[in-house]
Amino acid sequence: MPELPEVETVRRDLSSAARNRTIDSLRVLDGRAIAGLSSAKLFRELKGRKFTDFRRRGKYLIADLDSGRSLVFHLKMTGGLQIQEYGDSLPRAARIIFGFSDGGRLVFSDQRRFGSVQLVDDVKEVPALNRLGPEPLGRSFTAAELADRLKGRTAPIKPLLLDQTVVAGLGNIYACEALHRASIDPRRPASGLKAAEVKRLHRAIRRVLNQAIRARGSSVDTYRDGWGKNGWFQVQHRVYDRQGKRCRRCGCLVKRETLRGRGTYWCAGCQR
DNA sequence: AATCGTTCCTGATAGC
DNA sequence: TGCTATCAGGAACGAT
Repeated sequence: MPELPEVETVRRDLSSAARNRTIDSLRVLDGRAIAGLSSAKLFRELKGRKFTDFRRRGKYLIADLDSGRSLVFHLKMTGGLQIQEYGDSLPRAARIIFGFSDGGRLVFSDQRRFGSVQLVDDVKEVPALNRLGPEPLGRSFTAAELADRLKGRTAPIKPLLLDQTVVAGLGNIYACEALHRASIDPRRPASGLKAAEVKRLHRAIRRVLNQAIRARGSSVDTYRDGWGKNGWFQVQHRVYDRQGKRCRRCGCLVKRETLRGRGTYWCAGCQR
C-alpha cells in the first residue's frame, strides 16, 4: 500500500527521471483510471508537454505540466508509477502509458483499480486534497498541533490516525508502526491520551516515516518504486503483518484484530 | 460534527 | 484437482 513514504519515494524517482521529458503518446488501457475524461481529450492536453515538477501532498502525487496544469494521482491500494526505458516490458496491471519522445515512458499500473488520475488547472479543485490535515514531516506539525486535533475525539486513536483530515499521509502500516513505537494501545480513545503520550506519538510518527523513506518504503502487496524495485522497510516492521510472532521489544506475541473494519496489529505486552 | 458501516476491485488463499 | 467463498484495504458516501 502506497502511504506517505512510498509516494515520497516514487515522487523523488520521477523527479529525477521524468522531469523535462516530452510526452508524445498516450495509451489509456483502462478508462476508469481517468474518470470523467476521454483519452482523446487527455492526449490533446498532454501532447508536446513536459513534466516540470513532481510534488506530494499526503498520499497524493502531483505532476505539474509546462502548460500550467497538473495531473493529480492517487495510488490507493495497489497503484504504481514506473519509469521505463525503451525495451522494458510493461507491468502486468498497466492502466495508462505516457510515452516520451525519446522512447521512454511513464506507466501507471493498478491491480485493484482503485487508483485514479485527474487533470486540473489547480490542485485546489480537488476537494479531498483541500481537506487534508498537516504534513506530518512539515514544520507546522508539532506535538501541540497533534494534541489539538485529537482534543475531544472519542474514537480509538488508530482509526483517527488513518483519517487524512487529522494528519495527511498515514495508512494502515505506519499508523500501526507509530503506535507501537510510542507504546500506545491502538484501541485507546484519542481524548484519553496524556500530553506525554501525544508527544511520544508525534515523535514516533515523524521517526517512522523518515526511517521508511530512507528504506525506500515498505514493499508489501504490490508496491514498487519509480524504477520498479522493492523498498525494504517491511523487514523493519515491528507489528504490521507480524501477528503471532514475537514483539521485538518485549517478546510478547503480536496480536491482530479488526478495528473499524481495518486490520490492526499491536503488542499487548508493551502497548498500553 | 463525529462516528461507523458499506462500497468499489481483483489476486491470494482457505475450505470442501 | 478444481470449484466457490472470503478477505485485504483508502477513501467516498450515506446513515445515524
